[in-house]
Amino acid sequence: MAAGEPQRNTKQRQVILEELCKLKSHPTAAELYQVVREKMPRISLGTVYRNLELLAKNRIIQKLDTIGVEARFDGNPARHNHIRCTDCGCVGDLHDIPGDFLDQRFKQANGWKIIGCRIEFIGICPGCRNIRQDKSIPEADSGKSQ
Amino acid sequence: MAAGEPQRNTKQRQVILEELCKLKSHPTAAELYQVVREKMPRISLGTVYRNLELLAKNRIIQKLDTIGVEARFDGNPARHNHIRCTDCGCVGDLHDIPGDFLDQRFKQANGWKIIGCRIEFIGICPGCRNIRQDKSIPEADSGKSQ
DNA sequence: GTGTATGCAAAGCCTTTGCAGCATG
DNA sequence: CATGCTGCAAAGGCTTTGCATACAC
Repeated sequence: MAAGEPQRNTKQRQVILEELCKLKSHPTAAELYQVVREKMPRISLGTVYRNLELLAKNRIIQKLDTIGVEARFDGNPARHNHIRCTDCGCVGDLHDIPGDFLDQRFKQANGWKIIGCRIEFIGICPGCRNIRQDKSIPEADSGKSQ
Repeated sequence: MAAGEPQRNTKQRQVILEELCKLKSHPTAAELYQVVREKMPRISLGTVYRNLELLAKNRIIQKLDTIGVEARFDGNPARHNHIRCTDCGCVGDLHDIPGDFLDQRFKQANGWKIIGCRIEFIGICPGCRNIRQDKSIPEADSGKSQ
């Protein structure tokens, strides 16, 4: 298959894309597999991986391969930033980052040609904030992740 | 072993830390294992993993677990940003990011409590820039990674 | 009908872990 | 000399891949 445009409009590919776009949770391949199986019980995990990879190559979806250990996928191919919860590991969106936050003086650094950047914010999601509040755990720093 | 301070100063731990600090390449565990084996042929990969994990927990080194697929390690525990080459996958340092680049209005977003962020710059390293120049490949966008 | 995509299962990686023996403090 | 650490090897978890079959075009 390699790169290139998707060749055929298979039912599997449709359902995978459809369910991914419906989800707001930036699921892992395995999570999406579970959801897709409800509509298509005989689909295989390998097919999910193959299609996610292909869709990402064609910029129809986005592969968040630098956030966390398992790859996560986003139905929105537009470049936006993400925030990961240090407590539960879930991933949220952050759209309103100013386009010029990256100062021009970093466009060139140590001989590298900078062509872009991705920010991973680290924080605590609303759900886990509630849990912490219930248990009176401070929010300052979870101690996890670097 | 869990977290906690390192308990004993083993030869293995010394050599692992020493070689990691010598390297500027942010090696993966396997790469560091190769280097360490030259000084200590009978060391096992498991020991390298265990020590890297322990040293990272004690903030003596830094685990770059969000950059790329394999975890990479940095002998410098100070928080600084990294840049990954889209061509060869190598990782470099970026120290001079302004501390206040993160605008205050992002400190709270959608109910999340933001406690930090890590930036992964994407670019082309000096070596690969030369290769591209030799082959007359433009630097605009490699097409890889998102 | 042709060739891509699928389902299934096995294999590939990276990483973690169990265990018995070793060596540090 | 007690026990944390090591080496070894096996297992775990995620992802990729080989192969025969099915299906989109």
